[in-house]
Parts: sequence; structure tokens; C-alpha cells
Amino acid sequence: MAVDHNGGGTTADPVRRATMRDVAALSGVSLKTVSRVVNDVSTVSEELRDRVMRAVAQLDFRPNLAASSLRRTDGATRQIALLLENVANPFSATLSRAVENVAREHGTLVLSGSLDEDPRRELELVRAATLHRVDGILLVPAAPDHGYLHREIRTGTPVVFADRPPRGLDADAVMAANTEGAREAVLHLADHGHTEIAFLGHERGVSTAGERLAGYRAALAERGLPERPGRVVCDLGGSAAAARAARALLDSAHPPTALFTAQNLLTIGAIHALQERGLHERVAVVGFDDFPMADLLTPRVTVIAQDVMRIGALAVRRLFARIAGDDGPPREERVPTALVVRGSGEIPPPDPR
Amino acid sequence: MAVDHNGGGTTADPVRRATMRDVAALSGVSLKTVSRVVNDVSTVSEELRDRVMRAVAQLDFRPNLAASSLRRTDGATRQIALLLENVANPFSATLSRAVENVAREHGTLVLSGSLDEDPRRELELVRAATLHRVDGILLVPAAPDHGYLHREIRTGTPVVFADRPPRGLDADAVMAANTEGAREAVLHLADHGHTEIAFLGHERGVSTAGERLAGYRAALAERGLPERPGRVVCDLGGSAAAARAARALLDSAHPPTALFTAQNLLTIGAIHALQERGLHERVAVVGFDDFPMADLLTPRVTVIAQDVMRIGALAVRRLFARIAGDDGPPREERVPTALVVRGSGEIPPPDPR
DNA sequence: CTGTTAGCGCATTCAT
DNA sequence: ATGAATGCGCTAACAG
Repeated sequence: MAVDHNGGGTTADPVRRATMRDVAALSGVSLKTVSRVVNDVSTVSEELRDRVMRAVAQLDFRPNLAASSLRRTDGATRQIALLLENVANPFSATLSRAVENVAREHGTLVLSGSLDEDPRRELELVRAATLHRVDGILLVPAAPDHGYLHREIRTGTPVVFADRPPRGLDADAVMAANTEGAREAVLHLADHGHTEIAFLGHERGVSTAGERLAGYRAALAERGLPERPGRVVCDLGGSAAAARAARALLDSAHPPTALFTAQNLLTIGAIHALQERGLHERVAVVGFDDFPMADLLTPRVTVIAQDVMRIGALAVRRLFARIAGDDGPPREERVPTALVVRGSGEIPPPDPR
Repeated sequence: MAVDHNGGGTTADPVRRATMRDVAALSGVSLKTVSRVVNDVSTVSEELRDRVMRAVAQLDFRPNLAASSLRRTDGATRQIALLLENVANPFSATLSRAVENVAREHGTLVLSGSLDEDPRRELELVRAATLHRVDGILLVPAAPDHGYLHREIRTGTPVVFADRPPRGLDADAVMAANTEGAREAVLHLADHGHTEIAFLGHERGVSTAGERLAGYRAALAERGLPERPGRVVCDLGGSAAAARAARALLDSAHPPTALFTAQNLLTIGAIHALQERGLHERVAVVGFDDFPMADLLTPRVTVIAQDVMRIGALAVRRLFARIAGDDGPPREERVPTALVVRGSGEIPPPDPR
């Protein structure tokens, strides 16, 4: 008797999968009738329907979606691509989930890919997506220009942007109300008595950084506070860079009494620095974008929370609308943020004596 | 002049995509020669190659991968499915990233889906994956039995398990060394003088829970410590349940002096409870599975860290090996854990007086 | 080295 | 209500 350890799966002895022909032969009808039954076309008699369905079950027939979409007029593959910063970071991961939920309603699977803020990766993955003939692309862009997407859009692959707007292209985009959120954060600090509020921001190339800085400045202006030189630090690449920047600020001759951090990794870095200096109960912090555990730290961290699930959901819905044929003018949607008061943002400035 | 706001992408006036026929016609060669050039078959003269590539560029030709895989002998679609608990949770998100990295090396895209610990979702998504004819499936299972996967494996879709083993099926699996890791955690607590160590675990149905409980018991036995009734709490569904369980333990007549939490959400819940009671500096905690921010809490949280990237990478590599035709016996691989000492696990028991 | 023929699995068009 | 013929875009097997 032959030894057969085939549990691991292999292509060694792959049983051929049943096709519609097999089903047709077994049930004694034409190929087309099987197609009708499988696609739920109602113009099939009860009896034939039954025979076909029995054969489908017996042969464990699985319609080949790729073959189907190759032939069908709309060419739909029931796949969309989700290209974002990094599937492993919490923002992207949450976005993924929102997209998956809506895609599921549409019987569509999601191909996700991480761009790592690398424009070349964006081009590669957009191309890969088109090779697979996805029905649409949801993009958290990394590239500085999106003119190249015109071709994809014209050949029938709609593209919707999330979190950041397109550049050099007019297309749908769903984003957080960055400027308003940042403004609210800084007003909150000012209203707790702070006049010396520093700004820590990420790469200026990313639109969210610019918008949040604009919000910071709007709030200062609104409260008649000057923007002190050195108080605005941009282009921070991550939590380590933010920690360094925070240390420098705290050790300076006129340290700020409050920090506004424009992104959650920067918030985390800044908190690290404050803890090292033993200042985490003395210097106020409001961070843009919530993060896991923010309410377990001491003090608990006050943030401007983005509604990431909502951004994702609205963006995919736009995408499915485009896929369905919506050809209205591109829309930009803004999702409001929410101030989550937890403690770190309500620390008062030190007694001015 | 006609108004045309078509930036959003639409199917209204989709320019037909160029096919190989178009390229062949433009470059004056046969369809097959185009195919050769596109697939990098070397037996094409420089001149024809050049003509074809020029036409490809001019027409912006994109080979249709679905059509190609339909015809090609191996039927490869260059897509794999990754079915896991929830793309939004840190463990799954990290696993995704590991899978994506390796898939990229193989020119393969990843379709991910969340099972939410729901066996029906597993069946649905496995089915959806087969309809798309993915080259293989990487599964963090939710179903109690995997006999149904025999069919998929036999029809040429290999399946590899990650984090949890298959049941009722012999297939490849890559998992953390759960028992050893849990044992190390509890020995660590015992070696810091604790004799009253509680166990908080997740659903018994999930294999990792059972393995980690076994490790806990092994450690107790090794140190000659008794397992006190009520000290082992299982089937906790999340951080809220863990917090409730921890409160009950802490409020009991003989509260434990140390906690071992078998999963990161449970660790977080337990810490919440300790903070409420003001006991976070007095009761020791070691958690299984690291989590973001664990080193920003006070005290910083000692954990048994799983090497999630490694689990993911090994699992996909197994999957690609199967896809490539490996038909050896199924293997179970275990990835070692690491004790990360940060503070919460080194709190001594109270003075026994 | 190049082209011709056939057909992957299925939906469409047009018969009946 | 059912079926035969045709072809989606591409590659395999052969021919020249």
C-alpha cells in the first residue's frame, strides 16, 4: 500500500476541480442552464434547477470568478485594492477593518498593500492592482503626484483617496478635519492657561502635517499668543525623533509648558521624554490621533481622536459608488475629530512666580 | 465644449484597455510573440523584442493576470488569502505585515479577511478564497474542525495554519511555544518569591489558552506550589471580563500576590483593575504577548513576547513551499518566546507579616 | 526564432 | 424555457 501523507497540501496529485461542463454533463443539461442556475437567473424550471443543484453539490463545484469576470460585460472581479501606509500600524489596521466591513456587504475581497511612505511602492502596487484588474483602488497616498492615475481612472479603475488628498489629480478624498482638530487641541491648552505651547509635527511633505500646523497657528492667533521661534518642530520621522525634539525643548532656556503633538507616534515619543525628565505630571500634552493604551498611562493622555472607522467607511462607500458608475464631480469629505479629555491636556501651567 | 468632470473615475466612458492583440497589431508580430516578450522568454530576436516593447509602452498595455492564469498550466493567480482574527488587532496586523513582506518576494498579493472568532466566517471566507482561486491559504483558525479543508487541499489549494493548530486535519502549522513561554512567566514570578499566583485565561476553546494553562501548571508543579481553587479563571472574553475577574480575585479573602495573564487584552484588563484598586505597584503581573505601550505604563509591564513577525514569515514560507509543490509530511513549527523584564513582573510579594 | 491552432472556464448573443 | 455557437485575454502545444 502506498504511503500517502498528503495533509500538508500539494500540487503533486491535485484532483481536477469540477467545471460547469462537468456539472452540465452530470445533470444532463446544457452548459448555459448551469450558468443560469449558478447565477440565480430565475428563468429555469424547478426540475432542472434541482438537478443542477444536486450535481453542483455532488461535484463540489465552485464557479471560477476569474473566468466569469473575464467573460462578463462589466468585467467585475469582486476585488478592490487597499493601499496604505503599513498594515501593521494602528491607523492603517483600523482603516483596513472599516474597508473590509463594507467590502463584505458588496461580496468583495480586499487586497491590501503597505507603501511605507515610499512613492515607488505606490506605483508598483497600483500597477500590481491593475494587473489583477481590481474593481477599484482605495489609496492612502505616498507619492508626491498622482497625475499617473489618470490612465487607470480612464480605463475604468476608480481611485478614492483616504486620509490625504490627491495631488495633480482631481479625485474623491475622505479626510479628517485636521485643521479644526488641531485648532481645538491648542485652544484647549490655551484655555487651561498655557501661553507657551510647542508644536511637534511629522514630515512636512505629508498634507496632514501642514493642516495640523495651520490649526495650531490659527489657535495661537485666535488667543493672541505669539509663535515663539524654535517652538515649532517639524519633519519628525517617528517617536525617537519626537523624544529628542521634546528633550531639546524641555532643556531650553524657556521651556514650553504644554505640547501639542501632531501624530500619535510623536505623542508617544514626547511622553517618553517627559517621563525621563520626570515632567509628565507637570507639562501638559494633547496629541492628535488617539492610540491604544492612551487611557492607561499616567497621566491619561488627552487626544484629538480621528474617527478612523468612519473615514474608512465613507471612503469605500465612495469607491463602490464609483464602481457602480457614479460619474459626478469628485468630492472631498471631511470627518470631524473629537477632543477626548483624559488628564494630560488639563495640567495647568506652573505658578508664574 | 462639453463639460467633463471625470476625475473621480467612472465606468461611464471607460477607454478600452489594450490587449495583446492590439500590441501584436501595432508592432506587426503575432500574438504569441507578444506573449513571449511580455513573459520574458528569451527566444525572441532583439528587433522584434524592441518593436513589441515600444508598442507595449505606447498602448500602456497591462497583461491581464486573470486571463493568463486561466490558461496557464499551473493556474497560479499570484494571490494568497490570509484569514485571521481581525486585521485591526495588533497581533493580526503584525502577522499581516510579515505575510505581505514574504508575499512581495514572490510577486504575490494578499487578500486578507477577519474571522472574528466566528467559525461560519471561516467557512465563508475560505470559500470566497477558493472562488478567486488563490494559490494558497494562510489560516489563523476559528472553526472547531478543519476536516472540510481536505477538499481544498486535494484540489490544489494548500493551507497552512498560524498561531493555532488544525483540528481533524493534518496540516502545516507555525505557532508560538505557548507552554514553555507560560512556564517561564510563572517560574519568573515564583523566583521573585511569589507563591500565590493567579491565572487569567481566554476561551478554553482556543488552543493557545490550554497550552498556556498547561505551562502555568507545569511551573507551579516544578516549584512545588499548590494550585489553589479559584485562582485559575478561564474563558475570559476580553479586557472587561479580565478586569472583572481580577477585581474578584483581589477582593477575595486570600488575594493572589501575582497575576499571570495569558493574553494581552487580559493583561490590559487586569492592569485596569489593579489601577482602580491602587494595587498596580503592589501586585506583580506578567502578561503573555507583548502590546504597544507596555513600556510606557507605570510600572512598565513585564511580558512573554511572541515573535509575531517570525511566526508569520515562517508560516508564509511554508505556504509558498507547498505552492511550489512540496509534498512532504505536514510540519509543526514552534517559535520561541522571550521574557521581557520591565518591572511589573519583579514586584516582590508583600512582607509576610 | 516565429506563427498557427486550440482551448482554459465561463457569459453573451441569438436561436429554438 | 433551453441550447449552440462565439469569444473574453491569454498560453500551450505544436508546426514551420
